[in-house]
Amino acid sequence: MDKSFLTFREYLAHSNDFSSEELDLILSKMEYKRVPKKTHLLSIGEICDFEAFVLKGIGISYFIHENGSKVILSFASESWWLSDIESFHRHAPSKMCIETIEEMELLCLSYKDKEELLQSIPKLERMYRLMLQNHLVNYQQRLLANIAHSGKERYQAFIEKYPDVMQRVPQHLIASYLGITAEFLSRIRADKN
Amino acid sequence: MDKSFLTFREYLAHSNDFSSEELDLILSKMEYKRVPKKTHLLSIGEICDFEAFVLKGIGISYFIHENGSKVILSFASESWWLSDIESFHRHAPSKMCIETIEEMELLCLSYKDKEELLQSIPKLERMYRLMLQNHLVNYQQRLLANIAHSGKERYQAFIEKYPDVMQRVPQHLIASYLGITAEFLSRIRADKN
DNA sequence: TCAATTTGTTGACATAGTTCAATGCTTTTT
DNA sequence: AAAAAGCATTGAACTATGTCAACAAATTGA
Repeated sequence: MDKSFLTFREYLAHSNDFSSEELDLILSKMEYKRVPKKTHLLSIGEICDFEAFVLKGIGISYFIHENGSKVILSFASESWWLSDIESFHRHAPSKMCIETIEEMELLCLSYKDKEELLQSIPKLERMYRLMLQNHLVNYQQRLLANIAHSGKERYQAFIEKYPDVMQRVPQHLIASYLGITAEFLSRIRADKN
Repeated sequence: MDKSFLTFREYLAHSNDFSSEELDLILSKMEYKRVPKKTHLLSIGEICDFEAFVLKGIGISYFIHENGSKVILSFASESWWLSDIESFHRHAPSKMCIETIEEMELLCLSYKDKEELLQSIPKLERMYRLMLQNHLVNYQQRLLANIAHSGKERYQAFIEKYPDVMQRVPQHLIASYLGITAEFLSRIRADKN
């Protein structure tokens, strides 16, 4: 657990210059949680009151399609964040679900604590802004790929970019993330070359 | 032009509580520009040095597909922002193009001026963070729609959400934004019900 | 350890959306 | 006012991807 916290310290230190006291303050607000696999962290209609930094394990956020199938919005493994940004910030009922795939270890920040942190460490606001920017660029690129590239191309790019995720989650969830059916992904993989 | 600046003041005042002096300072850094229609504001490979608030007119940002066609990333009309976030913030060569469709009036902020503003008005950092959050949620929803809804459904949602854009830009650009071909959009529209 | 559930594969067929080419209609340019 | 350029529509053939159903393999759980 000490080692895990270190991970998060490194993450914070990476592109920011927080003082040692600031880092302590931030860490003091993050609640450590161990969650078994296949556990719902957020259901549709609930208000999301956490931004969770992933120390260990892997989880997903997804929407439910009219026909009942899942549409994966994102995977989150080590050093990623897991939350419903919309619900968290607007205190609005969530339109998505979040659940664990493997057992996870998380550092969770509540809305109230986050606001307090932002008050006391203005620099943190900047860090979040930069984080959001990167996040946004990712969505732009993913949208672009969905419009301009074939299922096969998206799949190939995915295994390039997230080889570990590929190993750790069932294929049909990856198909959903890519915007294709599980059957079609299976055929893509069966394809020679 | 006075009236236009008023628009931007209202925009800033809308969800933030800047003092009159702060508003003046912000406005003093925004450079007013009038740009004719069909003008390139940013080409691939250039570094984007503006975040432009749209006072008047409409513009687009787009990628060029391998096959040479445009893939529209976004439309920006009155009260929207026009920029390449990635290039602007990372000082990296842009992968997209930005151009005007109608004549536009813009308030442009350079990277240097933006940084200075953020230094002197820390509250502004928060405003940008909130803006990015909304922006991000939009991309999430658009991605979701592209994965889970048909071309026809996406088109119908589009005219609901942006009726004015529909009037002001050529159909084939809207098709591109929606991720379908111009021909197919034409057929969707021809379809009774 | 056996049954139950979840996951992945494959076949046959269906369809949403694309491509290409032709045509007429606007808008812009000269 | 004519010519040129850009835009929208339509038909016919084509293709990437989806659907449904059956089955096999792997994982989980009691």
